[in-house]
Amino acid sequence: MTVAAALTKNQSLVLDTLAASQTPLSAYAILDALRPEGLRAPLQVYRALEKLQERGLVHRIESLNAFVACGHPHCQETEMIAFAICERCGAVDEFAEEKVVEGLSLWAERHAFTIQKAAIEIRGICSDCSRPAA
Amino acid sequence: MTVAAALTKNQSLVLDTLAASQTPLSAYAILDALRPEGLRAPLQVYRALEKLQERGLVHRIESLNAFVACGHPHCQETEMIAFAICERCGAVDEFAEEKVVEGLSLWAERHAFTIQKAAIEIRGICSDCSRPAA
DNA sequence: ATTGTAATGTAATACTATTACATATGATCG
DNA sequence: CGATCATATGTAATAGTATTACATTACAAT
Repeated sequence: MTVAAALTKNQSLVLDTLAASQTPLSAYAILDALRPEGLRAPLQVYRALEKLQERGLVHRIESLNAFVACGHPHCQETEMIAFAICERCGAVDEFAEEKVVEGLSLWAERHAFTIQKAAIEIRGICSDCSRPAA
Repeated sequence: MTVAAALTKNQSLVLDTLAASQTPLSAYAILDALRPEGLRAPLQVYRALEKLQERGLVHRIESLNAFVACGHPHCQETEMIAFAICERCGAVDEFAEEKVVEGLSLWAERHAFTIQKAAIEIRGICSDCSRPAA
């Protein structure tokens, strides 16, 4: 019975940086944020991101070339997570919608396509940003 | 009553290049393919791609940073198109699955999120590539 | 102690996209 | 016709994103 290995120093730094951000961060934005902590090269960030993604602790937003800390604890299990990205404030909302998953799975089944992973990203204006100013 | 303007020279070159390809092409791959025709700078390709995307003649695959010619004639109307990308052969299959659209629309409605566009991309192994060799 | 594996550090380079500025082309209208 | 306006083009420079290659370190398991 093995326990998930602890995060390494760089992995923790990167995850903490993402978790503290209200919006997705690019790898280079993360790097800049962590220069004071001693990080110097893009690869240090990319490597940490890769491990964090493997664990489901971080997601990549394909349409932004950026990364977010996972909001939910269950992302190790559930694949096919979707993201709603606000064009105005940059906030990202992560969600799993059964119907979407079913629809994609159905198509895949019918076409004998084996799904390995998915990127489902909707972009638009979030509720906060479309509300009339207070 | 206006008729859609004809494609310009660069737009035609780019669209033809994409249409002739079995797989998505990066902007720079397109550029390289079109150097013999006189194209020299990335911007020439990016500008053509932009116009072609506006018309729904070309789609961008976010998870590949690459572009494909639209397979269907109806893409001007339908938003929320999905792509199945084979990791083995690189082929891209474009489809619209009602259930997926419904699922995303539903979530958006419930969360007062106004969808402007979507990127729906599944990656895996296509039927051709998972079939036992002939 | 040694060996094997994962993580790290660093430099260089490759790949993707945009900004800024100059020029040309073509339609429209006085 | 010539002035004007919008669109398309050409070119250079630069910004932003990601990977390859190689050297080193840390540490667990024999």
